[in-house]
Amino acid sequence: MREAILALLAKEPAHGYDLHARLMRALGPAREAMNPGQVYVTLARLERAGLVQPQDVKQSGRPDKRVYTLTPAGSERVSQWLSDLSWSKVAPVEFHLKLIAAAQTGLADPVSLVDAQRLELLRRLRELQDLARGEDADSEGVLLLEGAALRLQADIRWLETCERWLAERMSR
Amino acid sequence: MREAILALLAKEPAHGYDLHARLMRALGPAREAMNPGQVYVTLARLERAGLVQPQDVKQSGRPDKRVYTLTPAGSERVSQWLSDLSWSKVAPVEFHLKLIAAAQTGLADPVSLVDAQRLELLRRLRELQDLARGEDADSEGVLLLEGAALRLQADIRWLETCERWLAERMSR
DNA sequence: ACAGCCATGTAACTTGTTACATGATTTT
DNA sequence: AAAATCATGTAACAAGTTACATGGCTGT
Repeated sequence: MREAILALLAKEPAHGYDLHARLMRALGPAREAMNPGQVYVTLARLERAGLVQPQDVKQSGRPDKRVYTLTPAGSERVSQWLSDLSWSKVAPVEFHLKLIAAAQTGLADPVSLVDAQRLELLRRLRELQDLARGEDADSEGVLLLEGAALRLQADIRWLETCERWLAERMSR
Repeated sequence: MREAILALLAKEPAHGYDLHARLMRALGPAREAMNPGQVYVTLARLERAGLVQPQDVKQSGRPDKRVYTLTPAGSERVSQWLSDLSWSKVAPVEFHLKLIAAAQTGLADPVSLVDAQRLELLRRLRELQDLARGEDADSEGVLLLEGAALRLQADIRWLETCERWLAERMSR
């Protein structure tokens, strides 16, 4: 969120309402319910950190708005962010823990667990593909959707690995 | 973290130090630096939430320990967690935002961005494969490593999609 | 008159994260 | 005598999340 807002402000100064709308667009159909309040929370925190500066702008015919601009420190932060090669953790840790817990406690059947999860991921994949069909073929949204779809496919293949792993483990 | 600890306690009661050690093992080589302090923070919060119950155990020859057991509410929570099919967000949102920011602001060259990132992900993939070679072939760790590797490969393929997308966009 | 968009926020809570503090016992 | 292992925590801050509150203007 922090970075997303700084990135949008790097293009041009903007106020909260506008940022919220643009974020929804930038995240395309992948946007999970975004609470508008959070934009303002984040802006206030960025201001406290000295990365953005607000300026009240009077408007006639509509409510006044508060336009935020990047400070030099803010621009610096954006540049750093762009050159940062870190990549969010990619291991499917949570399901892995579930699988182990199920196998060790008997609270659930691990095979059914994998099975149910695979059906769910296949459902999501279809959902993504439907969304993609509804998008402008060359909007930014499609690119992100493609990234999500590739990951989902990888996860589905991994679930098949999990199944093989369980089968082998049971046969011993 | 919350769920991970509950899951471990579902197998058997344990104290913080032990949970920390087991977590490191369960996460295998994918464990990022885990601060032991966090286990205790989380346990205290779980206790406040009524999901676990501590009991002090005296030991001779070593420090006393505080053994935590799941309460009925805690067991219930674990069962819910196991049957929950949610899957953490899979879209590579952050890089997508970077790409857009770079393309729109000129603060960085988007093509170099993609290129540098791909090299980095390839490096990580090799790293994972090295780790896998060092693991017991049928330990749980290998399974998780495989999941991480599959996702990384998906991301690398996505970066190639990004490159094609940029190329097309520039030719217009 | 009322729905819907424009516009902004706050209070309260949950999590994650880190740095630091403490001390006993066992092995070298 | 020192280092490693066993064992537990706190204080403080950063960040995400949500529910709620406010109000003006525009079009029907």
